[in-house]
Amino acid sequence: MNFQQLRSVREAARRGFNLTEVANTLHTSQPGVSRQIRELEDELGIEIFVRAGKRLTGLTPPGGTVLPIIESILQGAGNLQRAGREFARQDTGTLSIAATHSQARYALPPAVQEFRQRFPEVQLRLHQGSPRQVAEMLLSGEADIGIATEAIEQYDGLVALPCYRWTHCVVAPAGHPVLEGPLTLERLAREPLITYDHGFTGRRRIDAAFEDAGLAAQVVLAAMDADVIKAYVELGMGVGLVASIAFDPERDLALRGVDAGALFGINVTQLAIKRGSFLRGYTYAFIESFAPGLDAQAVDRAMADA
Amino acid sequence: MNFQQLRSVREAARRGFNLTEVANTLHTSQPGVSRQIRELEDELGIEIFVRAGKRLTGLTPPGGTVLPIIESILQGAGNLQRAGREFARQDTGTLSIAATHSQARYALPPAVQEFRQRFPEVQLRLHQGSPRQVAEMLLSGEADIGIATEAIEQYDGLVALPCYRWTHCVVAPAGHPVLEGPLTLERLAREPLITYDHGFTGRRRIDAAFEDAGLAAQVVLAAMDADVIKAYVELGMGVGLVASIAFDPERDLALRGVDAGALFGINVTQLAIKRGSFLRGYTYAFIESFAPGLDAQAVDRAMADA
DNA sequence: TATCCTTACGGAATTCGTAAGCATG
DNA sequence: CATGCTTACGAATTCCGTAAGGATA
Repeated sequence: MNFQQLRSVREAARRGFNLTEVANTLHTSQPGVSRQIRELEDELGIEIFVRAGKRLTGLTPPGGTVLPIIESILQGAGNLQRAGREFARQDTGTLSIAATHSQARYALPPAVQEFRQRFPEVQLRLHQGSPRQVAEMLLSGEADIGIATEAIEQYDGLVALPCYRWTHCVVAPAGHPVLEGPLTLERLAREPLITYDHGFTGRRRIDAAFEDAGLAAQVVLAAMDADVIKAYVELGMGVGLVASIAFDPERDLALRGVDAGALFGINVTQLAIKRGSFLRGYTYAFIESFAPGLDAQAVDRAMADA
Repeated sequence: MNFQQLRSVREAARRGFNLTEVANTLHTSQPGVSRQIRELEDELGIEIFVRAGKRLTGLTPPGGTVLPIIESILQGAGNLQRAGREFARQDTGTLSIAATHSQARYALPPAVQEFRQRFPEVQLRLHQGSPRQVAEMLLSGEADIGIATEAIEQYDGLVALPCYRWTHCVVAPAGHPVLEGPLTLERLAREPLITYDHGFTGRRRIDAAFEDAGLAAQVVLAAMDADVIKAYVELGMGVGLVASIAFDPERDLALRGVDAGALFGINVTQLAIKRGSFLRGYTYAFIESFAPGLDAQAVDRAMADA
């Protein structure tokens, strides 16, 4: 048993059982991969993959139980190397953050700036994606830290840490009638609305609020980020619902915003890491800077109790 | 990075940093081990071991953080092979049980007998030891299942499952005065007592009971197992306190027993496994047979929530 | 027929054990 | 001076990539 065999199996499962592709990602030859997998299967005495003729098409039942074990071993190997680097070169390395648009655009910049100043030798990578993509990037090891409001708590393999609370706000062009008089769900239901897509930035809460009130909101445009929403609100297409952090009176001069926390409730942005990861010292530092309530100890504790 | 390197490091830490000894247990040459360790240290860029001149004497701080990671990787490797065997040859393999004397002698026999009948192809190994030794054998992977009443819940790396409850009983030669009249702590404190050693079979509860009552018991002989205790009780050295399961009226003809659960409380025998172990099908079967209240699902659940 | 996996083969790199060297208690 | 780790070296093994073969959509 060796690590190359395990990597081959894991990558084969990830890349849809295409060994040619696996060979490319592992920077080796395709027959090599084929052999690695066969050798491991021989040693374990089981077939991991279903073969239709000469093609791999899926996991066998033994393969299904064995694959998570393989992934945990390889996670350990990754942890080992990270731990090595931690001691060898304290303040150099890479920090890979996956975040949704809202977070990347509005919440992260201060923490990122502070981090770059404090750890100039650490290469910072920021990946943007949907909440699900953020979660997948964590699980695959592509990202060290994930930040999102949605979806992230549902993954067993991740540890979610609450960072900060935020509310939505209603934005409309200056002088728009919705800005006058009390803000209610009934009032909003009469306007064409522009807000986030399903699965993004608290859209769930917005839908739930209208549904609970027995109202049908008319969402005329669903976008993945606040900048798009604000642009169409400026064009007069409707009233916008965005995260409060995304509205800046000094920048969005043509718009006016009204907090709508009372209508749509409070959202909690989560910072997530993969369970069982070894975290670099600077990773803890970033977490502390982004979510001042969290410290290394709190992170470790959250990771410890599954 | 390869498994032989990791094994060398783990074994070096276990065997008191004596590489010659490590080489023997790993069935390889001593220079080989030396090289494996150096190579891993080079690759990780850290020193794992403290070297006094040419001798290894301890773990460095990096070594301290790296060693648990290495152990988790190797546990994964063990799980992988066990999973392989599980599918390759369903009902063959080895089941290694570590138990204290009380358990091995009085509680295990029926389950062992049933197991041997049902899985004749599985080689059963029974190791006897103190509760701490039982725990250590589980942690080191020498044993798959551990059974004891004491100590086992205190290990973080183990999952303890309550199996059954039992009480102590007082044993004395037939006709002994302690057998007449009500049984109280005061009465017992007036007798020379023979019972278990510290750390064995509920001795803690016995001490606690006397202490809570403000009494000083005279333990004239502390043994590690009930057979020794009973032998000296038969010789008239004193009154015995043993686990009820260890007293059999049909076999111990010269003795009489009186339950003392009211005096010393109820003990719970724990079955323990190492956290994160892959368990063979027959291992689950043994657990179910030994503790009919437990099934595979219950075991998995207990292991899942840390 | 194009894609994709397996088998075959030969050169290169790695691995490992023996023997010798050296430091320490 | 006995124990224990390191270095040196050569043989054996293993590893891996190229090239050819065969099966499937």
